[in-house]
Amino acid sequence: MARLPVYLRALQALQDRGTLTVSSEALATAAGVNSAKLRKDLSHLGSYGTRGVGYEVEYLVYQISRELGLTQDWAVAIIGIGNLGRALADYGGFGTRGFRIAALLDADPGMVGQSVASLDVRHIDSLEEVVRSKGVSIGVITTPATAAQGVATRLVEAGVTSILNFAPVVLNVPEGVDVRKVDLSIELQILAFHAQRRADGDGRGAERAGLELT
Amino acid sequence: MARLPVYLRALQALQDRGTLTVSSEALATAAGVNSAKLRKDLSHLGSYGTRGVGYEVEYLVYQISRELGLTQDWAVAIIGIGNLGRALADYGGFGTRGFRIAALLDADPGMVGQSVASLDVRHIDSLEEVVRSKGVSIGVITTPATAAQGVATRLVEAGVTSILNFAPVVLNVPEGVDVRKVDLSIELQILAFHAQRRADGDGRGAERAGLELT
DNA sequence: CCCACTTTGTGCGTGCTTTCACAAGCGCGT
DNA sequence: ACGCGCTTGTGAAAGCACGCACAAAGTGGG
Repeated sequence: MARLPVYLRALQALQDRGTLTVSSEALATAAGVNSAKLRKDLSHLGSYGTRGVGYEVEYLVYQISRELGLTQDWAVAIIGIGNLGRALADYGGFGTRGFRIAALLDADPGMVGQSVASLDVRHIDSLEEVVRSKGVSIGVITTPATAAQGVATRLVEAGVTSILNFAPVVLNVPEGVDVRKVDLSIELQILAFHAQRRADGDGRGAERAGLELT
Repeated sequence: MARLPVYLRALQALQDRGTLTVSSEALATAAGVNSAKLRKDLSHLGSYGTRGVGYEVEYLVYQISRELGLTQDWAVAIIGIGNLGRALADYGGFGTRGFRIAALLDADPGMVGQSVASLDVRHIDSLEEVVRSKGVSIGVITTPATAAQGVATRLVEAGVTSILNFAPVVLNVPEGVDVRKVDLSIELQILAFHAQRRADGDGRGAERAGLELT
């Protein structure tokens, strides 16, 4: 489930605060979901709480980490060291959660050799070699839209089956390859859409429904 | 619907290529969805295509832009000018789509006054004044997790009802305020989860099911 | 004018997700 | 030992999204 990471983060926050057990109700509030849904999610992954008490925080953290595969560490390559790529490379939040930035790649020769977040930027031509030698299993694409599909294809051919795509294009990949997309302007557009709906509802609803009279 | 922006982008790509009409089948492929779903989405927003021909690209672009509220322009404030905030400020893709970065705010006095993407960074204390004077309607939070809730509350009190949150916390906001969350490590965790499931299925499935024999 | 072909719009079945509601289980105080 | 209050786990209902498949509607050629 896509909600497990959210639960995990909420649990880790509780753990930092020294909480030992938590009820589904409290955890659900912290994670922003319905408590029945949370219980079903947890029961579905086989974890057990204790009736009348709740869930043991530490045990649950371990179980979810295990289910998510965070007990192993994943080598991540970032392709496209522009502003966004650099921001991701510098972001410290990955290392603590089982992810290790293993390589930075870029097509610009002027970029190659520079050091970003204590890693040398290497040329995109060495993608296949880097993936092999560093054991990269997740590729993060932060290139311009035009380059993204080419990079994705090369990643897949090099054996990478998990891709996180920040470029604003729909990637075409063979079955069995998992692509997740993060698109900043799409998020803004969805916000604008809802904001407009709210504005329309607040007094101009008739206009949208075609019922304006005056 | 959350898919309209994807359709819009695909349509704009077609428009750039000079295409005049497009069938639901072709557009659906470009957008990576089922053609029936696309037709239902479009019919649901009232747009009309022509049977036997398809949809007129230009008309559809206009209709979707209108539905998404992109015919007006939205003033966006970015709060937290770290690596990510700077990357977003520098990213040019917003202006062309109805969004205008109107203000940059940060709590660090050393940051205030610096110029990023030809905008002066202002101190967070002037948030309320900036929101008012610039007519900010969307707030983007790229602060550390600890500061995010405080910023969100202040944004809401200043009248902002749309928030895009990059900080890894669940924001608590009053009803009527729309929060969207983008969390990079959650995306990676979901990828890792699926990657592990794939790996387990490929030959070690029995282990997970508790059926290991040897 | 008519017919064959193309493409939209949508009714309907299916399966998943969410939520309610409650029985079963656990701890604690007496 | 017993009962009361709290919390989990889950059956069942409701709601929703997806996709098939087909009728309706338009185009173009003969």
